Amino acid sequence: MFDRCIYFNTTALARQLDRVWTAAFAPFDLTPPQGFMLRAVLARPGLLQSELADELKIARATTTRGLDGLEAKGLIVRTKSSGDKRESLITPTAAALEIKDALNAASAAVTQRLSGLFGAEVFAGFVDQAKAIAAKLE
Amino acid sequence: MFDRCIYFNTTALARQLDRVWTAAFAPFDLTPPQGFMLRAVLARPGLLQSELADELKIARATTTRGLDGLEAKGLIVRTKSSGDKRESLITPTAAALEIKDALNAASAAVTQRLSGLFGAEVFAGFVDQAKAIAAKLE
DNA sequence: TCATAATAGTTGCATATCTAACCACTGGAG
DNA sequence: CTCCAGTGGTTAGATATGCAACTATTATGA
Repeated sequence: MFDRCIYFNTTALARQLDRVWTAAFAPFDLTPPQGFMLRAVLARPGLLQSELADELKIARATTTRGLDGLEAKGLIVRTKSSGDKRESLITPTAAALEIKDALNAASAAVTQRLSGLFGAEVFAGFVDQAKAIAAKLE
Repeated sequence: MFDRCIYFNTTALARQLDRVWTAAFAPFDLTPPQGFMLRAVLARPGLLQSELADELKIARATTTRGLDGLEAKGLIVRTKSSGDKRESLITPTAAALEIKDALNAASAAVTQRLSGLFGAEVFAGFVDQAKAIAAKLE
């Protein structure tokens, strides 16, 4: 019915991809948003919370809640910046470091599988276009 | 950081598109999911609730909640099927019919604008690919 | 015919997301 | 130095979404 609508088809695809990554991250007891947030923290320990929000392209408020969840699971810690007392530095805990490689591998495996399913070129082209369109909308 | 990830880039794009359609539907006091649900009901009055869920590619439970909202706004009515008493037929109210054309036009205008922004071919190609990828994931 | 399986819709619970409003702190402009 | 604007983070309130479990109804099959 909304065959030609970018909104409809993109959000529908996003929901389906969410299911795929939900399965991939289930062994770690992490939802996709939690998994990606943790991966970002693991990739760049010591990030400011606002930088994390930028990196993940989510609102600052959403970052607060996401980190609350990871903190409750003992996967990250917030440290008040010694300089600017408003800022929080986010660092992964030992428990997070332990699953780092497996988590990244799980995500890479899904990417690999989908890339094969659609054809590597089509897959990469689609992702590039999604990025390009998002950039133009900013 | 997740430059090559279809999950990350698709969900991020979906959030941005949500903002665009939020603005487009704001004059009607409808959110994007509400607007699309109403458009589906307007396009095919008398649809069963489960058919509506399929059409919109959302869970039945989500359809229930969405229709609750539209019903509260006086835009749709549920009628128990005379045959199978489990079923509900969804029909738009007169108030909904009044905004039908303007609502469709508002969405078409956004589509038009974005299509121009990215180039009509790129735009259509992207939407087709999103649909094709979603179909393969089913 | 009657027990059981399947289906339509709802409800409960959990998560993610946003905007707006707020607090605490920082940094300039007078 | 002081006030005021800006910034980092949090909180409040709203919406959307899913899965799982439930109710009511219908269909099947022994």
